[in-house]
Amino acid sequence: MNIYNTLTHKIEEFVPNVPGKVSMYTCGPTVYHYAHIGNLRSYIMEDVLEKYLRYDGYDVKRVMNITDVGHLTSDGDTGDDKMLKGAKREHKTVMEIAKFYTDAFFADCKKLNIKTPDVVTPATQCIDDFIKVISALIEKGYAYEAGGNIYFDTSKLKEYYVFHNFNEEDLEVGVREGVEEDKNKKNKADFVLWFTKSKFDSQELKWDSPWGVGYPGWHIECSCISMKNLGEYLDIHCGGVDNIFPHHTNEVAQSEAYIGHKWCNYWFHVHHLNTNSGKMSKSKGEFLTVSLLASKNYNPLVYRFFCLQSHYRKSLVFSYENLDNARTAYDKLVSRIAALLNTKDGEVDKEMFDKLKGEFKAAMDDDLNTSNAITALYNVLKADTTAATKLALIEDFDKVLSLGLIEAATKLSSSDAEDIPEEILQLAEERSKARKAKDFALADSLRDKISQLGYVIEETRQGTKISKK
RNA sequence: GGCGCUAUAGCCAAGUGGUAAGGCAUAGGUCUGCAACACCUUGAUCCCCGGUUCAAAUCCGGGUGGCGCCUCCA
Repeated sequence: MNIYNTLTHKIEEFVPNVPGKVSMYTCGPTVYHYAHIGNLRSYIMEDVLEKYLRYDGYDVKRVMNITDVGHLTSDGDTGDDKMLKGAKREHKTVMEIAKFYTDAFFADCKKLNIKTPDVVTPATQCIDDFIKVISALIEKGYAYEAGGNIYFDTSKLKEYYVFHNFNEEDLEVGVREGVEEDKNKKNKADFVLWFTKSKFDSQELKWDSPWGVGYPGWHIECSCISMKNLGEYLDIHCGGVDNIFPHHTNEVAQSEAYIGHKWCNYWFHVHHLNTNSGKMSKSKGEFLTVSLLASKNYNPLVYRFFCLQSHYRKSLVFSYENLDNARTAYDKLVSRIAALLNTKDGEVDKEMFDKLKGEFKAAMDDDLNTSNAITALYNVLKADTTAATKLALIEDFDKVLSLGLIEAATKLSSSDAEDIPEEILQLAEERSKARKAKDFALADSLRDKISQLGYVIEETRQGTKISKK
C-alpha cells in the first residue's frame, strides 16, 4: 500500500523492516479527562490503518502508552501538570484519576469499534526503563543536569527539527500565552527528561533515581515504551498532527541518540477535527464526548462513519448538521443491507466478489482513502449480483471499516416482536383491521396513538413493522 | 514573523493532464390508502489572475481566503 509519510512529506510505498510484519506505535491519551470526539478521530483512523494492514495480510504488533505522569503544559519546568490539575479538580488522587479516565477512554473506544492495541502500558509502570535510557543519554553526552533537572541537549544533534524546515531564529518563543522560558536550558529547544526540583512540591508520584527523587518528562515515555516492546526498528508511529512538534520531534531526538541509528521509517499523522471556530480542544469551546453524542441519540458508529467519509489528512469540520447528514446516510445504508438479509438469494459469485473487493483495496491502498472505500461499499449495493455476494463483500469490508453494518442490519431486519408490549401489538392489530376495512382515519389515529407510546409503525415491503423509537 | 496543510454543487467529498465519482439534502416520477422504505430522474464558468500545453480542477508563477504548528492538545 501507499501511505503519506510526514518525515519525507511524500506518499510512499509501505515496506516494513521485516517482510510480512509491522511494528506500530501509537501515542495514547493523557488520562486527566475524558477524550473528546476530536481526540477519538485519531484513534479511529489509526484503528482503520491497523485493521487494513491486518486485512492486507500483515502480522501487526501495535503498542500504546497511557500518559499518567509527567505531562506538563510546557516543556520546561514551568507549566502546570495535567494529571495534578485533574486530581485537584475532582478531589481525588492522581492514581484514581488515571484509573478512571483510562477506563473511560477504552469504554469510548469500544463504542466506536476501536480495537485495543496488543500492548497498552501506563508510563508509571516503566520508570526503570526511563532511568536506564536517560542514564545512557547522559553517558553519551546527549543530556545534562541543570537546576536539579536532566535536560536533553538538542545542540548535540546534526538535525533536530526532522519534520520541519524550521530556522530556530525564526521561531517565536512563547507564542502561546502562559509559556515562559525555562532558564535552566542551554538551548531554546532543550527539553526535560527527568525532574527532581520541580516547582510541583505537591507531586504525588515520585521515584528514586540516580539524580534524586523525582519524575519523568513527557517525551521519554513514548520512546522507551516503544523500544521496550517493539525494539530498535519501528515501522509506523502514529499520532495527531499537533504532536509532530515538539513531542514526536523530541522522541526522534532521544531515541536515535540512544540507539545510534534511524528509528522509525513511517510517521502517520491524523489531522484535526475542527468546529466552525477552529480546532476542538479541551481547553476551549464545547467539549464533545462520545457519551454526550449518545445522550443526543447519535449512535457512536455514526460518528465513525462521519470520520471515514473524509480523509485522515484533511481537517474535518464538525457540526450537528454534518453529523445528521452522516446519520441519515448510515441509517439508509443499514436499511439497504437489512433488505439484503431478507432476500438472501443465490451463492457468492467469486468473480464479482474479487472485482468489487479490488475496488475497495485500491481505495485503501491509496493512502487510506476511506472516502473512496465507502464509495466502493455503495458500489457493492448497486452491483448486479446476488445478495449473497453483496453480503459477503460487506462483511469483508467491515473487517476494516468496523461500522457494525451486518449487526445493525440484522437487528433491524429481525422483527423484534417479542420485545414489543402486548398493548402495542393489539393496537397494531386493530390498525391492520381498520386498514383492511379501508377505515384510514381510524388506522391513522391508531398509528398516532402507538407513536405516543413510543413506537413507530411502518409498512415495509416485507409487511408491517413495529419498532421502538 | 517563520513553517506546513488546504480551497471542487446547499452540505460532506473523490478525482493530480483527456473534458467533473459517490453520499446527504432538494425537486419530479414509479410503487403505496397516506406516510416511510426502495428504485428512476434532477444540479458545478472546480477561489482569483497570468503562464505552459492540441488539451489544465489537475502542472508552473503570482494573489486571496480558511486551518494548523512555532514547547497544552489527538
